[in-house]
Amino acid sequence: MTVSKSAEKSSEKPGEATKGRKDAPEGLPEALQLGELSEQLGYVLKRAQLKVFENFLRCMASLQLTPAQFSVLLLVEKNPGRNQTEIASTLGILRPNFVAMLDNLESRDLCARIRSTNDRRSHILVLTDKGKAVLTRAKKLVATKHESRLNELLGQANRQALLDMLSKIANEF
Amino acid sequence: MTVSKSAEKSSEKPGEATKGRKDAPEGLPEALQLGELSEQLGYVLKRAQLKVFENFLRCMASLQLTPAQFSVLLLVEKNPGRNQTEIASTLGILRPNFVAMLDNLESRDLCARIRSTNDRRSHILVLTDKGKAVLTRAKKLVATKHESRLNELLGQANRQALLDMLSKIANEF
DNA sequence: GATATTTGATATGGTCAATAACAATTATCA
DNA sequence: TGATAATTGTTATTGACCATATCAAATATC
Repeated sequence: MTVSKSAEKSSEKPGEATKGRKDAPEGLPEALQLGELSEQLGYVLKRAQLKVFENFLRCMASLQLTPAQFSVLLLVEKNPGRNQTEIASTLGILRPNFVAMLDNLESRDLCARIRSTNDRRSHILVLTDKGKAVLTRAKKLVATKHESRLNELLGQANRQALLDMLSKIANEF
Repeated sequence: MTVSKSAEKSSEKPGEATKGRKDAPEGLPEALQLGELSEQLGYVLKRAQLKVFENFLRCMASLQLTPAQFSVLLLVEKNPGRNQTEIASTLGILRPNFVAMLDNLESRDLCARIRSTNDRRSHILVLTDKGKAVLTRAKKLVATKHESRLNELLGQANRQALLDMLSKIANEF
């Protein structure tokens, strides 16, 4: 479906290349017709997702947390004592790609790897005190500046209906 | 929020590293708690989007069309006579990245670049006969195998409500 | 007519997803 | 018990996208 994250700085000047096409009143910047595209689930889903992530990043700018990093912190907090493989696979992250991500979070002292005494192959993941504090602030920012916009936009009831439908798609499609 | 397209081949064996934690009945593969994650808009949105794209690719396997390619064909069909910049920017694709994409579609004889006589800088985009035929088949596949699953899953009314909410997010968030 | 802008294109760098392979450790089981 | 298989974290590497700078040709502007 295509939809990139570009900042859309383009100065919106269509129409020249087809001057006079279909006897247009001349000078009117004819907008493209999306047509069936606006009814395509994937297209609309992708555009919405990009907008949401974009907004998330803005809201979290002060904490420098990406959606992925936020999800890791949330999951580690909710499931203390789990190892890298468990956390990663739950989030759909492949183990190799999770390494650099953890390196980042650990270097910022947000979480820590602890060698398990039960299985010395694995690293138990825990949040540091700073990690807990940052996550607390992050949750507030998300609730206040991010998720709140959904309620403004859709209303509480519709917001929940949307999340339920998306979950259903994510789990059963 | 993280969520990759991995095939999820992992054999689901958590629990060992925290044997005996919280007096578990021993041997039960304790699943991780998603917690607040399942209420995060971005997380659910991303997971749903990945599932939908995945399904789209399966449905279009016989035509070898990606979501992005399908959206280009749809838009070119609906807006014949537009140039690369117009089509690309409408889809949120940056012009440099659109070149290779068009090279691909053109090499498969699905669309063609035509030098505009009005403005010899620009390339007018049109679907070839083969492109039109392929798009027609693609639409049928999408309607039959892809979008239809949404109705099965949500019902017609909810499906439309979902699309409306996603469009609203995409446009107003 | 000189200068600026636009269009398609190339080159390039960054991020993210995916696979293969490896050492250390643990599990399996003959 | 001991040989073999499997698992964990890791590295290396590849490919798909996204983004920026830059360029030549063509056009617009003044």
